[in-house]
Amino acid sequence: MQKNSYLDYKEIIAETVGTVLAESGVEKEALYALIEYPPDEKLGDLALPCFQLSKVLRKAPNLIAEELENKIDPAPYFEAVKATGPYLNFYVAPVPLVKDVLAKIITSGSKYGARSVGGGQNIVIDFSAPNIAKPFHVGHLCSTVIGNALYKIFEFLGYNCVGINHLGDWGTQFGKLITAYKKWGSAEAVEKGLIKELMRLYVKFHTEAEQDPALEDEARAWFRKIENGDEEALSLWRWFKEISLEEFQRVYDILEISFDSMAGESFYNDKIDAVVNELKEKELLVESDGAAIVNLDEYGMPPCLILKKDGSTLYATRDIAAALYRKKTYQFVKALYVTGAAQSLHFKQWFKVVELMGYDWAKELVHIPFGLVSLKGEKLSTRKGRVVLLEDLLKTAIEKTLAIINEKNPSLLQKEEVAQTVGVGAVVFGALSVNRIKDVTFSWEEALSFEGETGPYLQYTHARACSILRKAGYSPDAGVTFAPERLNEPAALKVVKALYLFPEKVLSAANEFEPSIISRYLIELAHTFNGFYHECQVLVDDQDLQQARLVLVWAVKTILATGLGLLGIKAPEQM
RNA sequence: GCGUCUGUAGCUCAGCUGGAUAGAGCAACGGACUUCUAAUCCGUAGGCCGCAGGUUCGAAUCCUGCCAGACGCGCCA
Repeated sequence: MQKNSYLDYKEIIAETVGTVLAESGVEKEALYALIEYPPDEKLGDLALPCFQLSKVLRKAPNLIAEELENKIDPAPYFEAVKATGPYLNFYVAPVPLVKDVLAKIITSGSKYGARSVGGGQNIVIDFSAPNIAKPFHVGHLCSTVIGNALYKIFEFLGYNCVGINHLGDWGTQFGKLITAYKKWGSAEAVEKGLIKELMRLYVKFHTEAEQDPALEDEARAWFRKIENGDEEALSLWRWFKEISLEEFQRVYDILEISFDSMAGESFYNDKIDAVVNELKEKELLVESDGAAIVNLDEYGMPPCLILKKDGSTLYATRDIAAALYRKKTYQFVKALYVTGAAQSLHFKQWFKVVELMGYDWAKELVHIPFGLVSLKGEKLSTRKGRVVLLEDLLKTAIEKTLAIINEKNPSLLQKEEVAQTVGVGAVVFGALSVNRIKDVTFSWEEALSFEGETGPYLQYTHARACSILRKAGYSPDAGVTFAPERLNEPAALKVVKALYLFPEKVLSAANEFEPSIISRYLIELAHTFNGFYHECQVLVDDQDLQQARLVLVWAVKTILATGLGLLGIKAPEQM
């Protein structure tokens, strides 16, 4: 059982019930895992189903529940313990709950929910990884924001994260691009059109190549030149890369996402031979149709391709080289790869190869897959020019937000800044609000929706809370003491119970590599708070009541900001 | 053909390490702004949880089969 510094009712219940049942050999850990939250508040706040205990205790579950009800003293954490059929229901005593949770949030501030379980160990997170010379489109959004959120979440839990942008800056596509540039491009056009011009050339290459397959050979020849260090080819490659990076950087600046390393694929060029040699030495390489492979029949997988017929490398080779390099450089306890679910087999294969090489840290490699983004049911395709640029989406979202502000809150100061925060927040939250694995069909309408379960909803709730605090001139330094018993309305208690869940939700989000757990939680928290907001006036004459409510509002504001922060979203004070 | 993932309200999704009466948002309809920001809140309506078996005291959740969709399966990444 993980002891932590946060109030943990499951632990309290496991402890007390465990003590009662000590002689029957029921483990406290097992009890902890059984405890659940009842579906209806009438059934209490926590419940212990006794079905499974009945096997060990050789007694009917409802009898067990009854006996436990009689043997357990609910005080001080519960006001009642009641057997309801086969369930033992626990009713939380409000005052200790309110006091403990709010006091802890006040004293920890933005650190509430944080832990030190990571112990400063390194976690490498490989995310975003757009391809050079291709536009940064909505398909890259998931990897970018999921990776960023996991980065923040693990840092929050005491790990030291290393964010790596494994740029797609090597490969045959550069040969294609140079071919197209030579035939249909010019320096002026590229200087002027930048990545959009590169994209035009790339698309043109593919349409022309359908008629004239010889172009493909030309492209391969140009890529070979890059690999052989031909100066003209290399300088074009560097130029294209520079242009792309500048464009990517603009998007990262808008998203306020940064990386600790921009080592892309080309970075590993000089590290691949050693890997191939090692695979040979360990007798893992087998020749097959002229290519060098690692056979994985035994593990029910197709073989992992290491070298092509012509001796050149493939992306599995590169990934293995990168993993070895990262292990040596960062001593990670986990390496996360945030890429599309389509690559699941690829990762399974080369993870296995690393294991077969004798590295036990292969088990620390984790693929974090996410679903496919499509456009009107059709795949995104750079080649066909069917994409939505991320920058366009973000800019549209910001413009729309500005229009809403001008309509609803025209006197707001720093409109542009707020519009940016909210517009970007809407897009980012949209990508983080559903389970990673779900495929999504991009729709402008949905991406630009600001009502209901959206980022702006959370930001709006936060801004409202800030507004109350501002009017009251409240800050926690002004007074941390408050009367917990005054927060006795159901609406207020619901909010406190929602706040209580935050640390637990952050932990699950990390364990499951699933930021959407935090997204959904924040929606729930905001919803309970908005209910409270409508029902209970905070600024009232009764000073004790007002003080208690202000503490609650401050706590909600803090958790909303912290939670949004973990998702990589900012929370404006006004909007 | 083989493999992986997905299938829950009209739409988008929670719930899936088995537990009590399957929950939200959007859209629809009806209500709440002289009161801390209505980007809000409250209410109504909406369900063979893809289908069929099985395991179990108990299945949306686990197992098997089938159906539908997405993705993957050696020289792209």
